[in-house]
Amino acid sequence: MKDVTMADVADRAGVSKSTVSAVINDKDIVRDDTRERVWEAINELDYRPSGSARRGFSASSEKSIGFVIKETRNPYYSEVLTGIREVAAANGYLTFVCSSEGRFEEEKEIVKQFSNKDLSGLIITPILKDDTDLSHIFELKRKNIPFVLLEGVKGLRASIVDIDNVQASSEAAKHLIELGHEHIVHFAGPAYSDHSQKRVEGVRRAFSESHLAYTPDMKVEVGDSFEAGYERGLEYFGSLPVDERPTGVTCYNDLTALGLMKALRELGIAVPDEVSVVGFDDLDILEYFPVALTTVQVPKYEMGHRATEILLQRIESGRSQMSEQVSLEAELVNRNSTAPPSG
Amino acid sequence: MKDVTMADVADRAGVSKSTVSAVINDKDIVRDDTRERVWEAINELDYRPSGSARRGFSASSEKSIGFVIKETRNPYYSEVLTGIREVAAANGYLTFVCSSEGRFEEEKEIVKQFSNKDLSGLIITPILKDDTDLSHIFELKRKNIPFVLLEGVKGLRASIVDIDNVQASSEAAKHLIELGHEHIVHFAGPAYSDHSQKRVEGVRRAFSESHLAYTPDMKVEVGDSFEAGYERGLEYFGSLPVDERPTGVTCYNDLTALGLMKALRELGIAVPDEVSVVGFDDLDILEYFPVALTTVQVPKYEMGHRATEILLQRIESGRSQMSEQVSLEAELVNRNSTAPPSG
DNA sequence: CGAATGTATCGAATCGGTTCGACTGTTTTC
DNA sequence: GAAAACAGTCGAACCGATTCGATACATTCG
Repeated sequence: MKDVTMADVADRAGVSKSTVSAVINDKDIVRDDTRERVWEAINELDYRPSGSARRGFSASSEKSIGFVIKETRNPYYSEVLTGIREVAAANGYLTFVCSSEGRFEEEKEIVKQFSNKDLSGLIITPILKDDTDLSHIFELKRKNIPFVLLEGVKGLRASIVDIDNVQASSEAAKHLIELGHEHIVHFAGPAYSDHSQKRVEGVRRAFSESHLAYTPDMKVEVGDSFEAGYERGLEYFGSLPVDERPTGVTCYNDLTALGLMKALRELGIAVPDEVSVVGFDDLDILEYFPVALTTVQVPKYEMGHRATEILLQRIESGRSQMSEQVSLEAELVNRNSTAPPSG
Repeated sequence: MKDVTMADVADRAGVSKSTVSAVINDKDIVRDDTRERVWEAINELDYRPSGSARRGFSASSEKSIGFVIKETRNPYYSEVLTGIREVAAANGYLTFVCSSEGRFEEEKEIVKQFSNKDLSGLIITPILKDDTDLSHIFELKRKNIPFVLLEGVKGLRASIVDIDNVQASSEAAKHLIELGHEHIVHFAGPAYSDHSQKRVEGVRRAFSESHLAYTPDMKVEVGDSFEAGYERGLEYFGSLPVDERPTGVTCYNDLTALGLMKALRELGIAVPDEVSVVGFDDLDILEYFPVALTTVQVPKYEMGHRATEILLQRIESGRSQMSEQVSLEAELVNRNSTAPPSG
């Protein structure tokens, strides 16, 4: 691409840049035949106005924020996004979304492009590995671009809106314990994820607080998708003698819980009669299902609201470096995928 | 916001713009104490580099496309998006998404902002009313910004990737007719939507080709959401004597079909024994459900692929004004929400 | 017919950064 | 101890558009 500029068009049409500019912006001060000539030149050269070179103007006056997510297919993000949009739109901001699909390099690239595109601020669901390189986040700090995270990052002072995952997950496990379950496992999320680690920790805490033994095989590595829940579910419950089966499972999230329930259905294991299942997130789509999933209700809309409020305040006050941590309440909703163990 | 500029920072720190620039871009040619001073000035003034003023550089070399959707919450878009992403990412492009939530004014604003942010091209699911003002689309043409539509627009020559909605919807209705159903209704989508109109037309065509009478009350105005399907379903089937109930329903999309199925469940009407239900889209989430929905399988990934291929070709060839219409195959998948009428 | 008015176009300044050659000191080298 | 190398900083040009006062020519009016 040779990057055609306005001057090239002007040359070609035998006019000045100002005239070309007038034509493109549809001002009615150009003579018809001149306009024609300019259009021809534009089309022949396939000229595209640079957009970012339009200074004093659009760039700074256009209000927009970016939302970086980890996965396109998980409705969780759509729901948080809905909350974000509500506040953003009410304040005249547009919300642009981009997903890293779990790839860290992509997250970096996204943040970089967002910050070059003159967005007013960013809300990020960060990918975290143990050795995470935070250069792109520091770049935001350097450029004073306000941002809010939806998951904590070790060693980074920043604004964070999240729930208390340990506490919430522990409640989920306690629910099963209180129902009388004695053999419980946890279908855990991706090992590197902060949320997943905390939810595992929550289960462990529930056990210890209830004076039950927690053994490593109570944690089953699964993942965060429906497919993962389904496949691991089939594998796990398919290979276990009936009397060794757990009677209760807490899952990393609703998607894995739904996958597990499908597996159980196919294996002819009844929920909740033979196995109780607890999810996490309380996705809106749960409402679509015949069997109502007991789950942890994460205040997704509210997370979106709060994150956006903080972000906008940061943007509009010009105090982009403040940092504020918000921890929202997540509580268990008891529906009918859980019951006391049979027999 | 007073819009602090680099010159302000330079002044405040008692250095030149070039030095400030060097500091911000982390060049290691600046003396430590100078760097300090500049940082102080930056923070005190809450200076944010303009981003769009960074010419020759980022703007033109960053590869990115935009995707404008109508609704955040419909998984349909996530699936098309997945297709788009696959092709885009393979070619080094990032995909930014923004939803108009069905509001036309917002669609215009989105397109405008996208075109000011120097994206290489756009894929748009346009909102269409009868009197639609296409000025934002023409603006794209004027600026030679390549775009592809995922729904036809009357009176606009442009690249379009879509399925044959009339044909596909007619197949859905014929499926019920062939099973022997004689009393069929169509749960229709939003009246102004092009897709909805075509799907109604498809049902009408199926009837006439099967020599059945089509009467206006076979079309029930419903909408495009799960909630709409649920509420209208409750209302419609709740108020009808058993012998006047239709035995088959084709729905505008899967979401309304799922809503309807929930309503039927609550009314104690069995699917497919008492009522057959056909959806449209074949969302991936259908797989999560115990009852497999018979539906029209829209090649969502492929639509994303094709649209993106066309877009990228347009972008990279510099022939931004070509137009190409692609109509993909959508076929019925027969699962178990449909059966011959009982009795 | 000369002055006033109007129309179409141009040229130059501008926007907020980046880049790069030039200009000081300071340190190294022989 | 003078020449060469090196650091650190500056100033000016530049990127690709927009804006606006200046200009040139045509038309209208008194």
